[in-house]
Parts: sequence; structure tokens; C-alpha cells
Amino acid sequence: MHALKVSCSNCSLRELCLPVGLNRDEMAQLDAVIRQSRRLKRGEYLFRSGEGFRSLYAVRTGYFKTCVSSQDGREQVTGFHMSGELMGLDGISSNLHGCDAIALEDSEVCELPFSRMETLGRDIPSLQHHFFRLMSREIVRDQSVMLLLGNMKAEERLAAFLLNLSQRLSARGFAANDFILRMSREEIGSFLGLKLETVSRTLSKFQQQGWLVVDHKHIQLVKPEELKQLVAGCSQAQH
Amino acid sequence: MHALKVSCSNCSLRELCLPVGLNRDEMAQLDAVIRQSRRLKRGEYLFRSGEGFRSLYAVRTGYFKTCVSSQDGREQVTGFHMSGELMGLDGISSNLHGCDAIALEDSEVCELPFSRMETLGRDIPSLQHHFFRLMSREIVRDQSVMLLLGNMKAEERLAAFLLNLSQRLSARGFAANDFILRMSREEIGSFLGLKLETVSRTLSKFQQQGWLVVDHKHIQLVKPEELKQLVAGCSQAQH
DNA sequence: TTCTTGCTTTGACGCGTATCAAGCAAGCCC
DNA sequence: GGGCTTGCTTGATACGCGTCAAAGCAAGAA
Repeated sequence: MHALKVSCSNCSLRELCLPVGLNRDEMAQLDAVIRQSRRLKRGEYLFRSGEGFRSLYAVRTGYFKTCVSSQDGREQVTGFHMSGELMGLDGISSNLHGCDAIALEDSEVCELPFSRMETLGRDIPSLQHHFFRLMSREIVRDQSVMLLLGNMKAEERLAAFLLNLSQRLSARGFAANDFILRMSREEIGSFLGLKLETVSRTLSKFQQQGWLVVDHKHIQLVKPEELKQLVAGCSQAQH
Repeated sequence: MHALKVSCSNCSLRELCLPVGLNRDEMAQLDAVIRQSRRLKRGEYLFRSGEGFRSLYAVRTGYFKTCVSSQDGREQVTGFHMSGELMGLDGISSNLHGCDAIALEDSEVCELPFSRMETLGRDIPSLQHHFFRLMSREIVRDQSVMLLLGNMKAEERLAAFLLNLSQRLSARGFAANDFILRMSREEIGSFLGLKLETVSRTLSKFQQQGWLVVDHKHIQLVKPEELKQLVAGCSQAQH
């Protein structure tokens, strides 16, 4: 735990640092590679699709969306990213970033130069393993989004989205049932494969049923169990 | 090229072996780790969601689908896999397989024990890098599926699917415009987020327009340019 | 052959979500 | 304050795809 303070002093990467179990020396090596954090204003691009890929980025504070665009301008939000989460993994395959990453509020990220991380992974097996796990986790996440987009109805999608947010926020020490949406209705809709009007209507419906209270971007989950029941059947089976 | 023959004699892994650029000695090390191939009959499971994860599998011959299931039994096909493609990457994160892999015809796979591949990667940097690239490519693929499921109409989805198949087949030396579908209409529908009737109707519509000829599972693309034009706008922008 | 069985095609109909449009609230600038 | 912009909500309507049902077709079994 002490090593943690030393190494991650400039970077609150729960997800990235904690589970690896590095010793102090390894931590110092890692620390030498992680660049000073970079600050972004709301709306600013961290990277754009097609740009050269050099680094992964871990959210330190703030909030990001990543999205891909089609040629005729349709935009698909592929994810929302909060503190401790990693962005840019899709750039490794072609050495070009495969999506846009945009700050949804003033934010701060740690830059992890990939080739140096790769080299370091050879010396620190647990770090290498951790990177494989992070990439695999991203694949698992994407699969569950496919299940959502391919099989669920609007109400199920939105309920799953809200519960996922709630769970991630509470894992970071925030209230699970009282939070601020950092993104617009349109961005939620893009992520869920719905139009913004449908998102709005579905939120209103949940409110009418007394399951939650909506006040603009402020959401209070009053009966999260009801939402859970709604997604229980259509969420991925556990084994 | 000679080294290739030596090392990949038991495993036709274009994708997996070719681009790495290993020398003969490294190839021999890799060869020692890759297990004898395993044969599966049509319909057989290679692995199931929830089973312990030990190995990745590369398709040597044949055809697979991978899918996740929800608790109430809805099934989402997450991908179809042909020779040279890798399955099981989603198992790394939790040491449990995250999806089912099922042979769509009599098939043969190479087993790659993951922990040994990981160890080998430390000694052979280009192998390590290649694995990162493979995982990243899977993430990129998943993102384009999200774009498809989130934004495209039935006709666009099916056209994109057919063109993707066509491209992968021709990359393996098969005819680009004359092929056999290895999967049922229902499986196509599950992958594309459509019902089987919609898949069938859309194929019929394409046929009526003279864009292709459907004879059960036998597809001939007569005017692939028309299909390409259909997906041109909605496919991912290139940079 | 005839009877299965599984997969596919096609039609009729209905539901869910998109689309179009209007109105409202909050924030910002002059 | 007025006027503007931006984002959200809500209603009316349209349409794409799902649902249900029936029938066709191929492959295999009895």
C-alpha cells in the first residue's frame, strides 16, 4: 500500500495500478514511464480517429465519451469513461486511433506511452498480464453492448444503462442512487441505439412509474430493484 | 518463408504466424507451445461461457460462431470465425470463457495455452506485440459491429454482412462473389440484430433487384458495387 | 415411396420506435 | 430586460421491422 502512494501519486488509477501487485521498485519503473497528466476542457478532443497512435490514456478525473463516425455523419458513441478507465486500446492494431475521445467535462488524464509500457511488460510479468486482462475486459464489455443493441427493447436498454452507471459510480465511492448525467440525451441515445426523444420519453415513463426522479441531468433512483427486474431476464447469463 | 513451413506445419495460421516475422529458433519455440489441433463435429461446442479459461483457439479449418446468451434465453451471436481467426480472447479477463464457441461445420482448431504464450511473449517481443495487436483488432471489430447494430437499417446491415464475408473469403483465396453461407438465417439475424424473416425478406429483395442470386445457402453477388454503395454512407469513416 | 424434421419463404397484421413539429425552460449575450 | 441559443419534453403520425401463421422445399428415416 505504501508503494502505491509512491507510484500512483500522480495518477489515481485504481483500476490500472491496484490489482497488479507490484513491488516498490517495479512501481518506480512504471512511474518513470507514465507521463504527467494532461488537462482538457469540456468538449476538447483527447484524440481523433485516424490520428497516429502513441499512447493509451487513463482517466484521472472527469468524464469522456468515445465514438466512431460513419462517412455520412452518423455517430455511434462506443462508451463513456470515468476515472480509472482506459481509452485508446483500439489504436494498437493499426497504429492509428480508431475512434474519437472527447471530454464531457473538464478532465484530466494520464498518458501511458504504449511502446514503453510494452517493454516494461516484458520485465514485469504481472504488468503484462494486467494489460492483457484490461484488453480482454474491453472485449467483454463490447460483447455485452452487442447483446444490448441486438436484443433489448428501449426500456431495457435504458434501465441497463442507468444501473451500469450506478454500479460504476458506487464502485468509485459516489452515491449509487443519486447522480448527475454527464452526457446529453442525444449521446445516451447514440450509445443505446435510440433517438433522443425515445430516451426522454422512457425516462419520463420510469418517473411516472415512480422508479426514479428526473430533474434535467440529475437522476435519483427510487426503486432500483424495479429497474434490475426489468433487465434481469435480458442481461447476460451468469455461470 | 522457410521457417514458416517448419513452424506452422501443423497449423495454417496466416493471421497468427505470418506477420510476426519470427526467426527459425523463435518459430520452434512457438511450435513447442502450440498443441496438436483438435477436431470438432458440426454443432459441437469448443468451449462454453463460464468454463475455465486456459487456451485461445485458432481456427485451422471449418467455421465457428461465438455467442452470448441472456438469462431468459435470448442469444446474441457475437461473431463468425473462419480459418486463421482467433477465439477466446474474452476469457482472459476473468479466467472464465465469456461466450460459447460452436462449430458450424466439421472443423479443426489449434489450441494455444495462454499462460505459455504469455511467457513466450516476454522472450519474443514481436510475438507479444502481435498478441496486443490481435486483441486490439478484436476491439476494433466489435466497435464496427456496434456501429452496425446502433445505426444501420436492415438492408444496410445485411449488405455490410455479405460484403464483409466476401472480403474475408477472398483474402483466403476463395471466390469473393460466389460462396456458401455456413450459418442459418436465424444465426445471421442474431448477429445482425434482426429476425430471421427479415433476413430472408431482405435477401429476396436484393435478389429481385438483381444484385445477387440466392439459392438456399448458396449466394452469388452479381452487383457487389450496388451493395457497396448501400453501405458506403453508413460504414465507418476512413481517415 | 411416404412421413418426418428442420429450415426457408411469403403474407397479413400490429407494435415499437423514428420522424416531424411545437412548446418550454435555462443559460448567455447584448 | 429582450432576444437568442441549446437542450429537453411531449404529442401526432409514419414506417420499419417483429410477430404470427401457413405453406414450400430439401434431406433423411422408416
